[in-house]
Parts: sequence; structure tokens; C-alpha cells
Amino acid sequence: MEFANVRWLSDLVMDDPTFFHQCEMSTLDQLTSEHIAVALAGNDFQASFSSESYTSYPDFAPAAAAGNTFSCSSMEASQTGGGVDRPAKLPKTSSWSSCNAEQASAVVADASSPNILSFGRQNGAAGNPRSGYHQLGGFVGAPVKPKEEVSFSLSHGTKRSCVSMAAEVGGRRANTGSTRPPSHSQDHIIAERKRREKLSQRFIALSAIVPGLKKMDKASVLGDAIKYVKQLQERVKAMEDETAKRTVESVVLVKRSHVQVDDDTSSCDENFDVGPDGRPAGGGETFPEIEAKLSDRSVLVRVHCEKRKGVLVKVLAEVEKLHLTVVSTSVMPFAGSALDVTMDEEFSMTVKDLVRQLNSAFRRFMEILAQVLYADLPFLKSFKGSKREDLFGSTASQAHSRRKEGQFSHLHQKEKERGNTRSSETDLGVFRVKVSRKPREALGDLRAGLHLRLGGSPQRDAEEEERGSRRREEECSVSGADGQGGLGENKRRRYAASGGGGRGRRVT
Amino acid sequence: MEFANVRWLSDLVMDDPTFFHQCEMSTLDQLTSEHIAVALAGNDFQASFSSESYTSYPDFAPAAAAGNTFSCSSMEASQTGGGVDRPAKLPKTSSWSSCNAEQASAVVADASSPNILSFGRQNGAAGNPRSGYHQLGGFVGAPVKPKEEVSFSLSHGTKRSCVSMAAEVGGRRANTGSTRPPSHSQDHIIAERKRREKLSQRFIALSAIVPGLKKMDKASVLGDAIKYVKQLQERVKAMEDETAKRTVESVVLVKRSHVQVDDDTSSCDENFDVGPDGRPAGGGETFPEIEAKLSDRSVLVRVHCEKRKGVLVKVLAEVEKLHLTVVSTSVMPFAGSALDVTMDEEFSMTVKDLVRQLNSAFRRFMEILAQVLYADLPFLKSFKGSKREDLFGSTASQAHSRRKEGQFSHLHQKEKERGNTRSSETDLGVFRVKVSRKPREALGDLRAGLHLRLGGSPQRDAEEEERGSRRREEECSVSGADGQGGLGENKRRRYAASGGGGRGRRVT
DNA sequence: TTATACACGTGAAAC
DNA sequence: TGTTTCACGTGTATA
Repeated sequence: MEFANVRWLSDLVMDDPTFFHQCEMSTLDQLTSEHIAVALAGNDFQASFSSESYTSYPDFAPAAAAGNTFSCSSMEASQTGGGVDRPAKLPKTSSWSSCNAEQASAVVADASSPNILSFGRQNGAAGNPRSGYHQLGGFVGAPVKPKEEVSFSLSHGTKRSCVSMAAEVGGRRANTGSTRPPSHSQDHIIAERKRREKLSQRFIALSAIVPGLKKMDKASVLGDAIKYVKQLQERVKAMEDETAKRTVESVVLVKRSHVQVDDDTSSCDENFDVGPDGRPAGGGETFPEIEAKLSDRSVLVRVHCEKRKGVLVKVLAEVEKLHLTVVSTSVMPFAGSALDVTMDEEFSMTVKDLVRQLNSAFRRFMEILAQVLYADLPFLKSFKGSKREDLFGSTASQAHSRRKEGQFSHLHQKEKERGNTRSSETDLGVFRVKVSRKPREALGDLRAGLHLRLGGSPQRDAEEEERGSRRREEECSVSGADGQGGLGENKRRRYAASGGGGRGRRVT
Repeated sequence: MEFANVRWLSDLVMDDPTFFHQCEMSTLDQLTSEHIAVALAGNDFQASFSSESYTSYPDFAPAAAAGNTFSCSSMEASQTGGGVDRPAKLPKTSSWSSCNAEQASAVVADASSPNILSFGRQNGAAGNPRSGYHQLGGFVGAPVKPKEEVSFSLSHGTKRSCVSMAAEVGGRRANTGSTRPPSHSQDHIIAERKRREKLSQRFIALSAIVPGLKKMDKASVLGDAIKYVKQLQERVKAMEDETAKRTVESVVLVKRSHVQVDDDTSSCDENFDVGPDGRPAGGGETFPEIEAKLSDRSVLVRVHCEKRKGVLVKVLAEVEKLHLTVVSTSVMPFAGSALDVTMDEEFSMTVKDLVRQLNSAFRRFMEILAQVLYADLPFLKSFKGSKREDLFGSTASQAHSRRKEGQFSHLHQKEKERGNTRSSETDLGVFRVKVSRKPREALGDLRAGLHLRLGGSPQRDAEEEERGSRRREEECSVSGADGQGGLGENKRRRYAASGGGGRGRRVT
């Protein structure tokens, strides 16, 4: 950073000695937020840093600046007599910090009251080059010329331009033969100062948050800011792509039978019910916890459930019915059950489409799993070679009736009696499944089979009430897609949304 | 977007009809890169859009502007006779698009040659308010006043200010009794125009890449850009934190016996040897592919290796020796073998420290695994109840001697003869291990045991030559940490860095 | 009408 | 030295 090249900066932030240090911070730092907050305090800067420094302007100009480095003290005296005008240009050595609200507040009143200052030529004399009609045409006042001559000759050789001060200090409305009313010019000047200051403030703020600035001039700050924004955007885009890719490849996340109905591919941890300690509330109340995950062309599904005899066989049979090939399975004594469906065929569909297809399909599959595990649905009786007791160790109706008072307590009791499991033990089942058909067809069958099976479930849990409408839409849309019509209120999912804690942490 | 409030924009980008549309794009779009590239083409804008529009300035002013909306045609004639000056302000209705390089290039020459233009009052008359010494003091030329009066009166009631044109058109060095040489003023004006244009260009570019701009004035653009940068920074920061967290939780990644020696926690896929198709070169040449992964307080290690009898038992025995408790294991017929070490104890160390510890520890463990699988090390004989033949189906020396001509061909042959596996089949072993001691102690034992075992290995593969020095450092530092001294050249790892492809894709 | 925004040319200062 | 950058006050246009 070149301090020597920051006049517009030094003019405005000298009262903040930490600013330059902040500039050196490479990346975003909350320390800079003050500056930014100040700069962004609003479009009007009266109530912010700008107003402070700005309102101090009229006073500051003759006082601080002249007191520091101005060489034309005599001029200055006359100017200060004029009252409100500031020097033509802030010298780089002038310190804004010395001019604060104390002086400013007092003088500002004068500055804001143009009538005090309205004397002699001031407005017209300050005309810009094009406003020559002010200088020559508009105003014909004689005093303008000598006074400015004086100021010019006085400050000509000096470093500081008291010249301009003289010009400004000169009469205010003397020759405003132009379009502007007498007092408006001064207001205009002040407003323009304010605008400039606001812009400078924002330049400062911008330069504070853009790292690696070598040059501090406005053009460079803008240019570097542009580059930096582009760079940040690209970075964010890359990261979002990465995240999206990862998200797309790990799409469906269903736990505790709360089938997610979000239509995009984002994961949805927010629906997890977590106990006070962030872990599952304990016992069977949190199960089943079902997660489906798509990676590359494989789909991994984990089912975290109570250790139960026959569950693995039933789930695998269900998978096979869906024209998926079980490649491998694994069951571990851990708080989860994973089912990995690997599809080795080459698809012509994009990964995103595949994900969408599988997303929708496996959401249905999750429902099936949930119902297989807990629901008292008629179609469960159709499981070949299985009775409800094989699945749960008790009848489904019993399980359903006791769900609210501890979903699996009776099951645990039964299991314990058989010595199959401890109350805190769970199954971790890992199934590797391979589809033998194209996924679109397989998913079609999946949907058809799901609707067929779902058609026989007449009941629903009271806990599902609040999510009913959303799921109803989802259900209807899907069922309409395969021509089976809506499932209706009485056909909605019946898996138990067992209250209590679920695990929010995702197993990646 | 308010088009009515974009004068600084309309002045500069009217020749790009797509600009406003670009502004409406919500996020970064490559379409805007042209503008940005233009704006950032360099600090000098002569060779870019700016130079084009700028150099056309002198000509444009009287030609295009006057032709469009200027009301003072007579003045204009005299002004254009003056040659180089532009109107005081571009009218909003003026079209920059109509003024391009054709006119500009011709007139620019005149503009750049001040002598042609140097007549009458021009410089001084255009003085700013403070430069009253120009208007009154510096120049005393009579023609100035009437001419500007004329221009003023003429343009006073009009919308356009031919006034200023007249002022500029006035003589160049007539009354430059000030500090500035006669011809310099015009250059200064041009330079200042150039600077302003550059700034405006960058404002345009900035506004083009900042999405959601409602107001297009400079202050708002700056303010919104600041907000946007902050927002982007926070977003990047959040994403980086997320990535870092994920990286920390998935730290060690070792494949194909290439023990990673990077001391930070970043993953290191770059050392994977990948075949031409991005997949492993095929066959046993790519194995073992070992990956260690830390998630929460669990460590997942996958070992992707040839299906071999006894490997699982040996690896698990090795894990048990390291005071880790195998919680569960799973073996799948997939291209990998995973070993999951779950540590359920509560640690007082931070996750990062834990990762570092486990990183170092499991790097050693990976070596052990590699040596168990392939190396002909003396300590392998100490495996209780196992012979080399149990591991590989042949002696280690045989394996070593044949490694370069297809590392596992002989093993495959043997396996095939036994009917245990197909040549393309692999093991996927999943081991869930639980430590019964504090990890620090366990890791200490791990190191001690590793060094004890590594101490007896006198040979190394020629393929390891190029990586020798780097690993030597790592080895010495680790051995020094536990007080056993450096292992020296003859104690370096011996696992076969079997050439060929490794799988670069990470299994997440 | 008032208030705001902008480009302008300028002198001064930093480089 | 010349070049570049800046803030200034202004006229004008817009809302």
C-alpha cells in the first residue's frame, strides 16, 4: 500500500488511525465493518461519519488547514471572516482529526444559514469554465476581479491555494445573474461537498474490504474491487458447484420416517428431531432413521433401526422386488442401517436427472421401508413367508397402538426375552444392490409397486397432521404421474412419525 | 434499475445496448466479462473502450450533441470552429453510439496538437471558482467577457449549455497568466476527462457485476458493491470453513502404499497414480489402496486390495495389537477395503489435535498394512498363527522378486487355482474398531510397535527411489519423537509402491 | 418546487 | 521534469 498516494483517503480517514492497518488485512475482517457500516449508514450522511466530517468542513478549512500548512495567513483571516468556505483543496498534510464536531457544530449553523454569508460575489465567481457567463456574462461586478487577482497573486507562489479560498470567500450572490438564486449556490456547494464526501467514504470503505490493494487511487480501487468481486464470484460459484455436486450425489435424506418432500436436491437435515443433548432421544423412539445417498451411479441407503429378526431379509426382498440387484450387504452393531444400491448400468440420462429420478423413487422406497418396519398396513401380510411377528416380534396393530408410549418398548421387551439384543443395541445393515434394468423402468416399477401397496393404508398418525398438506401434494403429484390417481387423505403415509429425538448429524 | 438516474452510465455505455440487460443479471455472468475486461484493460485507456469514446470527445461534443439536441446552433458553429472542445455536459439524450472512432480519430489529432487550438481565451476562462485569478486576475482579455456573455445569454434559457462550450472554445492560452503554460491547460483538461472516463468506466463495470442494484448512482453502486463484497466474503468464508471442517474430518488419505507425508490436514489426492482413463490401471498393480478417514470421533479406514485369504484376520489382529477395539467389520465384493475404527471415548484434545495424532498414527498404520499385504519384511514372521503363505499364497521373497512384472499376477494365479477369487475380484473389508484406551496412549503404542517392527526391514524397492528423501525426513522426525532414534536409510518403508494406476476418485 | 446526481474544467499536489 | 490524481465549485439535468 502506498500511503503517499492516498490523498482522498487521508482527507477522510485521518481521524481513524486504525484504518491503514485495517487495509492491510488480507481478507474480510469484522474490524472493517465499522467503516463499512459508517459508509453505508444511508444515503444521507448527516447522521454518520460523513455528516460529522462534512459539517466540520466550513470551520475546518480556515482553522485546521490554515493552522497547519497554509501559508497565506492574511488571506485566511479575511476568508474566515467570510465564514463558511473551505479551502480549495485539502492539503495532504492537513489533519481531519483535529477538526471535529466541537468546532464544526458551532460553525455549521453559519454555514447552513446562507443569509449570514450572502455578501459580495460568491456564487457566480465560482463558476466553472463553461459557466463563463457567470464570470463574464452573468456577473459584471467589479470587485470580483480585483479580489481574485489578489488571491491569485497572493497564493500563486505558495504551495497551498488560498486562491480558491479567496474565490469562494468572495461575495456569495453578488453576480448570480445566472439561473441560481442567491442562497442556493452555497447550498449547492455544500450538497456537492456532501456528495463527494459520501463517495469518498465509500471508496474508503471499499478499499478497506478489498485485500491486496497496491495503489489506492480511486480508479485502482475500483479496478481491483472489480477484479476481486469477479474472483470472489468465481470462487463462490466453484464452491457452490462443488457443494451442489456433492449435494446432488447425496440427495435423499430421510430419517425417522419423515419422508422429505422437498422437490430440489438439497439435503434436509432441518427436519431431524434431536434430543436435548443433540443425540437421539434414546431407545426406539428415534427409529427408524433412514438415509438414502446417491454417489456416482451408486445409491447408498442406510436404515438405522432396532435390531429385529427378519428385517434384513424383508428389506432385501423389497429391494429385489424393485428390480434392484443386491450386490452386497453388511450389518453392523451400530446406530444405523445402511442400504447401498449400486447401479452399474450406463445411463443416457444426466446425473442430475438420475438424481431426481432416484430421489423421487427412493423417497417412496423410504416410505415402504418405514411401513415395513412399523406400520400396520394390510399389504405387509403379502410379504411372502413372513408374518408380522417375524418383523417386529409382535403384531403390527400392537406396535401401532403402543407407538405413542414408547415406540419400541414392547419390542425391546420381547427381544430381551429372546436374548437377541440389548435395549440400546441397534442394527447396522449395509446392503449393496445392483439394478439389472434401466433405472427409469426400475423406478417406474418402484412407483407402481409403491402405490399399489400404499393403497391399502387407511390410517394415519396424529403427529403427521402438521405436515399433511405438503405431503398430500407430493403424494398426489407422484401418483398422478403414473396414472393411478391421487391417494387421497386416507391413503397417506402411515409410518410412525415417532416423537422424540433424531440424530441431526449426518453420517458422511 | 432506474434508467433515469444513470447519466454517468448512459454517457458511456450507450454504444453497448446489452449493458442494461447485463445489469439485470442477478449473479456473475461471463457476459459481463467483456465490460470488465475493457474497464480493466489497463491504467491507460488509450487502447480500450475508453480511448475510443474519449478521443471522440472533442469531435463529438459539437457534432453529435449539437446535432441531437443542442439548441444553439450558431454558437455551435463558432465553437466547432474552435475545434476541440466538448460541451459542458453530455445531455442525457445524447448518444455516444453515434460518435465513434471514425470521427474521433481524425479530430483527436487536432485535440492533441494544442497549437492549432491555441487562440483567444480558453484556458483561463474555464477556470474554476477558485481559479478566479484566471477569470479576473490572470486574464484581462476583453473578448472573453462578451463572448461568454453571448454564450450565456444564448444558452441561458435553453436546456443545453452551449455556454460552457463557448467558455472552453475560447482562446487557449490568452490569459493564462497563471502557473500553467498555455498548451498545458488543454492537455490537463483532456487528461482529466480521461481520468473521469476511466472512473466512470469502472463504475460501469462494477455496477455490471454487482447484482441486485436498484439505484445506479455512483454512491449507491459503491455502497451496494461494498455490501456485496462483504456478503461474498462471508459466504466464501463460511464455505471455506465448511470445507475445512470437512477436510479435517476426512484427513488422511493413503492409497497404494504411498504414505502421505504432508504435515497439514489437507487431503492429498494428488499423489494418486491414475491410468490413462482416470481409473486404476487394472489388476493388482493398483493395490493396496488404503484410505483413512476421521469423522467425528470415529476413524474410517478402507483398504482396497486383492481378495486374499487371511488378509482380514491379519489386519484385524494388527488393529487389536494397537489397542483398538474392533467394533464391527464388513467385507464386500467391491473395489476397496474399508476399515472403520470407532473411538467412543471422550477426549480432552481438540478435534484438530486428534486429527493430527490420528493422522500421524494411521500413516504408520497404513505402512503396517501395506507391509502386511506385500512386503517381505522379517517382522511378518512374528504374526502369530500366520505364515507368509497364508497371507499371499506364496513367499514374500517370491512376491518381491516378481513385483515388477505384475505385482499380483502370481498371487492371482494361485488364488485362481484355489478357486477363491477371480482375477478382477477384490475384497471390500469394513472393520469397525473401538479403542479401549486413550488415543494418545494407543498411538504411542502404535508408534512403538511400528518402529519395533519397522526396525527389521533392510530392503527397499527401486521404485521408491524418487520419493526416498522426502519420506526419510518424515521417518526420522517421527522416530525421534518417541525417543527411538532415526530409522536410517536401511529402515525405510518397504511396501511396494507398485507402479501403474491408482484410483484418484475418493470414496466419500 | 426542492433535492440529488453528474460531468465539467480547474489548481494543487504527489509521483 | 512531466504525468497523474485529487477535491473543488459550478451548471445542468433529473426525480
